[in-house]
Amino acid sequence: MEIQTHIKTRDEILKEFSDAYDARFFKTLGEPVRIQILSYLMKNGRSDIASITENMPQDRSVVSRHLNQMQEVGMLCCEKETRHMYYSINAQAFIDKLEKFLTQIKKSISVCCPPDCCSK
Amino acid sequence: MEIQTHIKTRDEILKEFSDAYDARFFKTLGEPVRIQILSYLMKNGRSDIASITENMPQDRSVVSRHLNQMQEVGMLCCEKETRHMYYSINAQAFIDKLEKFLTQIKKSISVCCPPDCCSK
DNA sequence: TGTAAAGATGCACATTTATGCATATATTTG
DNA sequence: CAAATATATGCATAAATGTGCATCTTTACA
Repeated sequence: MEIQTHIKTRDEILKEFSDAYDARFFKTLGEPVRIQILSYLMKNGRSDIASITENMPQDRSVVSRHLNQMQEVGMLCCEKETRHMYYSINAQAFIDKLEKFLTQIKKSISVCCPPDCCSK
Repeated sequence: MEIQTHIKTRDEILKEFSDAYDARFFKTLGEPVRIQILSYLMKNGRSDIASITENMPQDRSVVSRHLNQMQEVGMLCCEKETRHMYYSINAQAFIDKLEKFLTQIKKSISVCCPPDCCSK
């Protein structure tokens, strides 16, 4: 059994970085309204759209769309129960995505960056 | 000397989460063009605007603006040398910002979320 | 000293995105 | 079965953002 079969090249490491990057995920994180929704779910747990909307100035349809997007990028999960749509934080997927990106950033910076980079 | 002066309330933890969140930082991360710039700097290290622009379809002025924004949110640092503006990755600040956010997310989810949240 | 090069910035324009209203669908309840 | 409730979706609009061109400033160089 080999100890090491392959040492990664710079390009491979940079490719892994690109692969860990999900533009839509970060775009979703970049909107304060969606962070407000996230905070609400952190505080109140699994909730339906009407409850979440009560604490926000936006229209119900707007919140519905935000929640849908957050679910699509893996931040939330949802379950339909009769006529209610319940959303909750998909903690595992959410944290995994951030951690993987962070890991790749660290690898890329330490392996790929010449010493003069990141000097200051 | 006290072992523990204060146990944090839910609201305090959620506030720390909000404080660790920087919308502009994540918006900046959400644009693929800027990630391309980041990749270039990872591969080539400290570079001036002209060099970075050579590998991109965008106009020099556009790249200049992206770089400026990336510096403003703490991802890059820059140094003017004669007529060249050199940018490099601000590894420490960049990683710190991501790590602090991740830490707060984890705390908020574990302390604030009722068990039914994040169930699936 | 005049010309070229590097970058910053004002401006216009195109694309994306957030928003709200009206309406459609599905489900509950009287 | 009719009315009410919860959500989804088409559509129009407003705001934000990315882009490129023209131009200005600063610095290098012949």
